[in-house]
Amino acid sequence: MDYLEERLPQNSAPEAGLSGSQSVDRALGLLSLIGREPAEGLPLGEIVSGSGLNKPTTRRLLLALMRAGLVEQEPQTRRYCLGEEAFVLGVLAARRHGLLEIAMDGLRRLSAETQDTSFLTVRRENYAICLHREEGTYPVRTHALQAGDQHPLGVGAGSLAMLAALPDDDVDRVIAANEAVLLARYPGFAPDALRVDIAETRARGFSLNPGRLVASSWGIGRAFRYPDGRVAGALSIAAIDSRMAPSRQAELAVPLAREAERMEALLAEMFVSKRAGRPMAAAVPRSIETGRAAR
Amino acid sequence: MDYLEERLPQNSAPEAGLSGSQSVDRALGLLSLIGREPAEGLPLGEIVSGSGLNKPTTRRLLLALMRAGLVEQEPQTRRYCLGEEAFVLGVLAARRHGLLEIAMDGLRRLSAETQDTSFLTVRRENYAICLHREEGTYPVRTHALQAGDQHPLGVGAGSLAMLAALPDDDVDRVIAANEAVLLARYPGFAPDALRVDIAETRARGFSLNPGRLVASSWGIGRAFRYPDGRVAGALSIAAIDSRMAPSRQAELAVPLAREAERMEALLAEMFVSKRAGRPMAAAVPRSIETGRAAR
DNA sequence: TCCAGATAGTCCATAATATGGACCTTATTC
DNA sequence: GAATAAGGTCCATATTATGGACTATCTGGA
Repeated sequence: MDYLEERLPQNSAPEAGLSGSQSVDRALGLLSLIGREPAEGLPLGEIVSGSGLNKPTTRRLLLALMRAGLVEQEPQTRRYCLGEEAFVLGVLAARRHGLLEIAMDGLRRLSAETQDTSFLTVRRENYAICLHREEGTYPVRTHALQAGDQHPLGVGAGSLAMLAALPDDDVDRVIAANEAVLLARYPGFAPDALRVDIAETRARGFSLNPGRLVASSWGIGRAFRYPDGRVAGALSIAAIDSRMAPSRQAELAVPLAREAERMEALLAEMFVSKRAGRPMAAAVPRSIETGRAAR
Repeated sequence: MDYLEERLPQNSAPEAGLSGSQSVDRALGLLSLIGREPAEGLPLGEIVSGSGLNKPTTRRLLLALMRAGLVEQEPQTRRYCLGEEAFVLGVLAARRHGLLEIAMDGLRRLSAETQDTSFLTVRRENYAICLHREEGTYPVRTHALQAGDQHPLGVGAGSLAMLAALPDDDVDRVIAANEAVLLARYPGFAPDALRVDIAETRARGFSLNPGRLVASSWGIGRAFRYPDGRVAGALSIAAIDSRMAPSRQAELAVPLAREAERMEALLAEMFVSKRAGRPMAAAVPRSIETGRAAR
């Protein structure tokens, strides 16, 4: 199937406009595609079918990405994966987009206080990406979620918290976009089930994943927002089911809420110190088969 | 001045080969250029002159980068800076290139033991980039170096340690490439002075920056290598001059060497677990002004 | 309030670039 | 060792990216 279409769907303005940089758009699409398999990398064939491009074009663009160090090709397996330069760029970008740095203290406090593992998750289109996993001290730990892992919005505690924090029409759009993937690869997360989860999350004040992704691995999550109201990310805590009885959920929700509010305060501070207007350029929709945003 | 030429010089194989992806190469060159000003971002004009491209082309490529989220334009100042997506990509790439993650424990130990601030630095072409700064507890701290800061190889303790760890012909090449910048912007780091520093570093076993970048801010550094011998990065410790008398330098050098060796052991482990051949694709030279120059 | 200068951003005919069908090469399987 | 499959490359062609010339917007000075 067509990975990229799956996750960067929208041809909202189909022919709308030629970007004027087809090849760059395509190359960056490949980069994003490769980023989806951070651990293993992807073989050429999968990149070809995943992108919808043909082999020579794909290869040529990959060579360009490799020249820039953003992609590397594992000599043995010939798989393509993110390069060192991508990592360094990320460190540089962290100066402005240092959610992780801002969140680290909070995650440490959460894990220290609760002994369980805590997570920072952000939204990326219709998916949630785990940016950091802060280990707890309790000897039995769940390893259902690692830094770099990606799941559709709604799958997992932090991910669900973010989805529930979106306005209803966004929720509908996201679920519709993910419907195929959810049904095919996430049993237990059918669209209808997600809608129930969202309602419960909103009523309860925090999200709950009762071991639906990995049995016995439960989690609770809470989203936090930028000063302008956009969802910025989510904090979550995971533990084995025996440590997640309803009473403990309520207990854990307190420090979780505290840290989420703290994040919002820190973000507000960041922006106050900088300007008055909109905090960040709004995300521009993108697709590998570009048609620049209508308008 | 022509920034990119300064730092991505080489037309080692001048006409050698048309890349077949001029625009992608150019776009990624812009990305790298913007990465050099992680804090402020760059105005269009500087990107134009810095890249050697013309305005419409630059702008078109920037739009493509913005569509992908790798670059954002600050609405107020209209400056272009690295986008959120660059940050996220970095986190994803950290799975494979997680020098930082590997180094964190060591940095914490160093700062805890010495009470001074410690750093992880990596090489990027002819420059050194500080990836992390781990604060010490001692109340007087130097803030000469922050995560994301970049200086020519040889400028600063970690940076000098890496330069001194290179084979002589690489040293020559790097110093030649940086000569103009060094003379223009780094008084006290003239090529000849650097060569003396390198000799001393090699003799001593660790590098020393006696407050040459920022007065009273001294540092010592030590490089570490990949299993195949390539320089991977450097660890360093910085403090005010009064805490860097020769006797204390020797004292600090011990844990510094220990942690550097530990890094090499960890890197060796990473590769053993993966394959037998070359550890990573060799960096491919790149330049923004592709082929066509002549004429 | 208006103008000068500077910087940001856009248009569009043209030339150069990226495209992709066909082909070659290297591993893996039976 | 022939067959299959995947990785990789060539090159004439048409599509795409280019950049000179133009317009819009902002800044500060009188």
